[in-house]
Amino acid sequence: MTDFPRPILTVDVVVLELRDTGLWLGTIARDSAPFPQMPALPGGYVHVDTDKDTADTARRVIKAKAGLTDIFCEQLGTFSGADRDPRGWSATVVYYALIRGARPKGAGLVWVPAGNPGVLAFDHNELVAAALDRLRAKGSWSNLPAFLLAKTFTLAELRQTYETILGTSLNDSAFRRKMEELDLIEPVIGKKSKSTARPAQIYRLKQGALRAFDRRI
Amino acid sequence: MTDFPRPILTVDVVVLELRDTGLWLGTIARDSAPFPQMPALPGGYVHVDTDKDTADTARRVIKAKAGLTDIFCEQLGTFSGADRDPRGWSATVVYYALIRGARPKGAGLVWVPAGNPGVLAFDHNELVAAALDRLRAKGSWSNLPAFLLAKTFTLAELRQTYETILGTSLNDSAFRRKMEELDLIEPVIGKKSKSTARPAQIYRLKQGALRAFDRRI
DNA sequence: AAAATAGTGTCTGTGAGACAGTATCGC
DNA sequence: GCGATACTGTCTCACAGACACTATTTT
Repeated sequence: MTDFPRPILTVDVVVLELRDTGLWLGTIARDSAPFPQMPALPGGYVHVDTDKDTADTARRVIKAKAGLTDIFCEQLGTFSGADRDPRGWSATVVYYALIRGARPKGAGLVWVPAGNPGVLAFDHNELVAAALDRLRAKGSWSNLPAFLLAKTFTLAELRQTYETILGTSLNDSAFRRKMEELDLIEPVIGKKSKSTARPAQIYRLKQGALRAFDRRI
Repeated sequence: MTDFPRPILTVDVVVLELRDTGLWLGTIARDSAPFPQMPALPGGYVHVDTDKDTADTARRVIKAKAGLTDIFCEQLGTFSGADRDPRGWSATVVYYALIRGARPKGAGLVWVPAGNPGVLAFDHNELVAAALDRLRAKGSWSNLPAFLLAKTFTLAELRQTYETILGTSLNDSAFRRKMEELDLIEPVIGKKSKSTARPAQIYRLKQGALRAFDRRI
């Protein structure tokens, strides 16, 4: 059973938040070796006595290090190898989390631009790049971008979020037609945005869960 | 560093092969506890002294248990928890592998229908279901189905493979147009299939790698 | 009224599906 | 020639992009 030395198993979380200035990444300065003082992804060891699974570990880490609960959090993949951690052969199960709306004040994270986060500890730059790739891919065939917005939003906000993630501009009327057809969102009756011009209808996701769009080859 | 007890870390591989009768799954009978004699996915512990990473572990396992090398193998995800292995809190990094063409004779795998594999050890039924989901999803926006065929194939074979994976029928002329447009395959000049009717042009993938198709929202 | 943003109507080009028609093989 | 499968041409319909137009607010 335990004939083999067990590798280190950790969980790391790529925490992403959308602002007017693009996607931002939540980092935390390491307080001990290896890579002391360097910014790193929030993460930690699995606590086998309290964590139900690695998703549970990810949620615990996000709550402990950023004070955040009830956010979108999905497994990205596992990165492993002899060299990625100087302490020895290690594997880290990576999750990515999306922050809805404004980030909480006083949270213990240092925010850096996700596309240009500077040098991070371990192989964490690679993990962030993989998370952004996943986000872009999934943005084009799911309602994932909606999880970067508050629970309610206008169609313009939703379209701008898709545009930020996909890196392209989308035709407004085609986007409205598509959203209508996909049956993903519903208007919050009577609710309108306040703005300097005509107020916009406010919408919310019909289902809280991530939903993929059908694709044909 | 090692303040926390390390969970068990294993690698399991969902080996899939396409035949006329659909997708088949390669299993292996367990020779020891837990779940002795039960069919299970080929898998094993990470060997930290020889495995470069978990993908390396997966390749080693496939070679050792099925005698197969140089096949498509991609990470599916990591499944973890206190209850999935009676020996204790464990995590398994799951890969799925696609066998090209006819399976090797004498390989040490027992083949069962992938969609109805019977009861497998551990949570392996769940892992297989997740792999089939991934296959279906990825089949609709990548050249993944081609990796279930031999290196060379006819357009009809390729279309039938897509149809098997997607569970739908595809329009023949639209499929040809699409393949032409996607620039994924190239004819092997002068090579024709032999059949009872008009021979078909033989094709191969232009690039050996998995390629995703562009998709707009 | 002007400016600004929200939302609608409609034209058009592209591409997928359908399917008839043509090509090339074995018998 | 006939049957069978491979491949091509073309019609049509659906849908995405473009964009003009209308609607509703603030100043």
